[in-house]
Amino acid sequence: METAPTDLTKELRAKGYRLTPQRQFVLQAVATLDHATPDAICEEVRRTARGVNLSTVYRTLELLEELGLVTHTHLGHGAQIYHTADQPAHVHLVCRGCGRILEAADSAAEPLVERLMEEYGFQTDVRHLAVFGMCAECRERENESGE
Amino acid sequence: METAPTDLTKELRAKGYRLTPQRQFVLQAVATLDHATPDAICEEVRRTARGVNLSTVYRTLELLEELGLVTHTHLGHGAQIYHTADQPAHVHLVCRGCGRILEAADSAAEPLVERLMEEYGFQTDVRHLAVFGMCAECRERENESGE
DNA sequence: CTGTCTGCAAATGGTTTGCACCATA
DNA sequence: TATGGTGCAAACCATTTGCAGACAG
Repeated sequence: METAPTDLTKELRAKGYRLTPQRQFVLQAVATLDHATPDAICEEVRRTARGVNLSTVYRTLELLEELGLVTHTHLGHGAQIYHTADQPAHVHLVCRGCGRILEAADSAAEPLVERLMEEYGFQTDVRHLAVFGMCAECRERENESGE
Repeated sequence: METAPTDLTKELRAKGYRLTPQRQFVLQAVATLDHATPDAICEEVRRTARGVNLSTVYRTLELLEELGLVTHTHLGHGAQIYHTADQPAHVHLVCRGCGRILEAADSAAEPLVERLMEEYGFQTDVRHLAVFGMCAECRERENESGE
């Protein structure tokens, strides 16, 4: 609802871009899926509407990011995922055991963010933060079976 | 000096692997360069010795990581960098302005690590942590010129 | 000698680009 | 109708893999 079509239209017009069905569908797919890779977004759009090209998805995501309507995060190897910009910021936890992606409140990163700013003058982009490690379930499983 | 050849030899023998010049060179290049991509490591080895194949570098890095002699970090898009495992753990700060990689003491991440463990049971791998944002210099430059 | 490693070249997977056609404004 | 946008196919880049020959043990 925050990203109503009107929003998209306005943002686009403001910069001289055009409103196209593909752009609406991609934005909608990002919102629906959350944490989606460009590929997944492409498939989602194809289920809903009847077709978009992967390269259009890439180009559109780049555009939407420029407009500030979506953000992306890099998750190791070849995975970048997209979210709509209107959800609360959060940190991504990537489990190297099961590969799942968990979300943590961005408040967990606050002390880190502050420290980096104070000590290094570095301004952290929390939305882009991916933390690698092992989730609770996987650690449990490992303790049982393995050593 | 911590990763003396003897070390490598022992680790390898212990698991039935062989000691080859390539493996020695790659490990040495990782130590020399620090923060190096597989490609850079390959070039470094080529300067020193007279040739290794990129695929051998990849295979060797994987092996060295299995042996616990090196670790790697993913740095957005297509960049993974390697360090020797014997240096103090640190957090990588990637500046989206100048692209440089800064290092922060891993203590900066301690509160985050603790929070994630307490609240989510998630065990963080600090060595693998990359934080994206804007470094002090780039922020300054941006303030001067742009708005 | 035997089985592991390496080099090479081809395959792969994700992402980008050039170009002709299409559709929004 | 004039551009900007899209689809398609080819180009790219980093990484992986299959295979035959090379070398450590």
